[in-house]
Amino acid sequence: MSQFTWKDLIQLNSNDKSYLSPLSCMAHVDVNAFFAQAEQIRCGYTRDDPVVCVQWNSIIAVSYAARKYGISRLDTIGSAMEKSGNKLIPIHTAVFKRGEDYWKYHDGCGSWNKDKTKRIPANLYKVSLDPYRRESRKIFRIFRKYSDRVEKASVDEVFLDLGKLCFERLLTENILSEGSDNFKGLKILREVFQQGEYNLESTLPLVPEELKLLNFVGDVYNPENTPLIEDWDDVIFAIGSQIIGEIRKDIEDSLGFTTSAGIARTKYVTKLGSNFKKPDAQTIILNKFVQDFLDGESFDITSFWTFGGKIGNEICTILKTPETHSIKFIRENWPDGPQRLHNYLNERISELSNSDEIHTLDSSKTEALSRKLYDISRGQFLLPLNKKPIVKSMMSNKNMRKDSCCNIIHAISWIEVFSGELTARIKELEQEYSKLIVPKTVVLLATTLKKKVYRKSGHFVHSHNGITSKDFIQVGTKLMQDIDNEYCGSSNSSFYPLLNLSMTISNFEIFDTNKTIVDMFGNHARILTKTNNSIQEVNEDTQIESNVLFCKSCNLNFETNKGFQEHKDFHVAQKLSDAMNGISENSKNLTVGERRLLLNKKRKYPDRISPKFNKKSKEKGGSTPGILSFFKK
DNA sequence: TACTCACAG
DNA sequence: GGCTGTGAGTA
Repeated sequence: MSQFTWKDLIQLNSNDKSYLSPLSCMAHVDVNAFFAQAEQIRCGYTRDDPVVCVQWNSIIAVSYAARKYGISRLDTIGSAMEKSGNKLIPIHTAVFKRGEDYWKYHDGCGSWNKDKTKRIPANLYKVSLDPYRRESRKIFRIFRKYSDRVEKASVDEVFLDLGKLCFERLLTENILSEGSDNFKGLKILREVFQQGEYNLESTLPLVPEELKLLNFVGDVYNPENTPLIEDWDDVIFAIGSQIIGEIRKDIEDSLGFTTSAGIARTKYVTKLGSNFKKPDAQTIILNKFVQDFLDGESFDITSFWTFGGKIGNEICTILKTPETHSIKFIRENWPDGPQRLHNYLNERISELSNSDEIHTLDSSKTEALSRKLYDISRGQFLLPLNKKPIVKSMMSNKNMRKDSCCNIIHAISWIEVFSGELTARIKELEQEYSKLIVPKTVVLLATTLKKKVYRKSGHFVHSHNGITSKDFIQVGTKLMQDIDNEYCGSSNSSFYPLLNLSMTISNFEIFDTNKTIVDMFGNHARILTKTNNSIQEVNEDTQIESNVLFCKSCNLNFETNKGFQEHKDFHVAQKLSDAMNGISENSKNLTVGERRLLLNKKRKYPDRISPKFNKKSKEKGGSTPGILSFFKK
């Protein structure tokens, strides 16, 4: 007798319930040393070349060829070069230059180079991960060719729910050579299914002999050498392993990446499986061997997803797990359901409540936690694929070296970089999904030694072609000016240098580009003006413009918005000018982009040139004549 | 909503 | 360890 019913089998075909079936089959696929492989492929090296991916002085990904020298991600590039006898091939990530809105590779340059002229200085550049996101999308598209039951778990990992695919293959496709006499058994199963002559609650027939000869692709975890295929779950897993084998081969043939995969009933176990043998391998963990796998390999509690940090450590403290902290301990000590475990967790937490050992766990979390631990230790914690929205937020961020951002010009130059990066990323997503993607909010966060300052924009105004880099620069600059005004205002306090500057966009509105976009926005605009929310937004915006037509530092009132705006521009120009003078002593601090930025400022206001004012500012002497002259006080 | 913490890769 | 991203929790 099979242990499975028709219902179990048919549930595999359901999009949202398949993961609950005892026959369910999931997979996790991980690209090996992703960034390093991406660089190896881009630069035309082979898998045997010891490529590492570098960011400033650190290694952020080590190819398997380079691991043979004992190099790990924690090595600095210098020590790694030594370990490898200079055989290492370090490739730096692409970078943006301050003041430029596009990234570039500077192959042949890198921090490992003793010759300083060939360095990529971290104070003037920002790492771009865009190339990896691109490759990631190419890889993801291949998965999608096979199935829409794919979850992108990170830039280099996916989960697949293979239920539907396995179901289809088992019941309709050629998984065996038709010639064989024994094909009969499978045929009967298919006929019964097609005629609907089954009872959902009744058990499936025994697995026909010929199906037991199905090949697994990859390594089946099987320490005791038991027969592999006995019941239908084994058959499903064999088919699943074939599918994953095909997809991985496709990825390798068309893009050149090697991957590792795990195939099992639950997401948690697939993740352990893909990590089990690397690189370029796949491991199948059959249901009947799950316990052997978890126990025999004595997985640490902290090696399970979400338990990798403080929570995992606190669990170990609370449960007083022995040395190895193996998950087996939980299964053996709480054999009869999560209730006792729940009680014990609560007892121990109150015992330890006054100690300094527990910070993140408390009794509000123990019920869910006990169930999770109980199930995880048995390899039966079921999780569905996680449907992720296209985007939630996007951040462009730069940690500053001491001289990376010491005035508003620098800040705006970084905002140019951020704007370019964010725009490019949005455009790629738009192309991929054939949508128009528009963020509603922009947040600028500046961090100094003493404080963190946020500024958030109101609603975005955008053309029907979507967002442009200029839009972000405009908003970002405005927010930055605002920050600068408040913290660096009239008194020249020591707000700069910034330790960090970041721009985050969020609150996306996503429009279908199938419909005529103009119509969409026509409607949208009307809706916006009607709702309460948007009226507030509009007011908020106009308040920024018109509420206070008064300049505190000059003690001047303005009658028109326009006039006030121009006056504010004057103050910014003053800042820019001052900043430039500060820099001019050491003019190499200014990048080409920054000079261009200043020139652009000029071009933007050609109608404001006032010879009189120009002269005056020159007379004041010292300061750069250019900028100030284009603004009215 | 603003902000912090925790976690992951 | 540097860089992105998400989700939970807090006030």
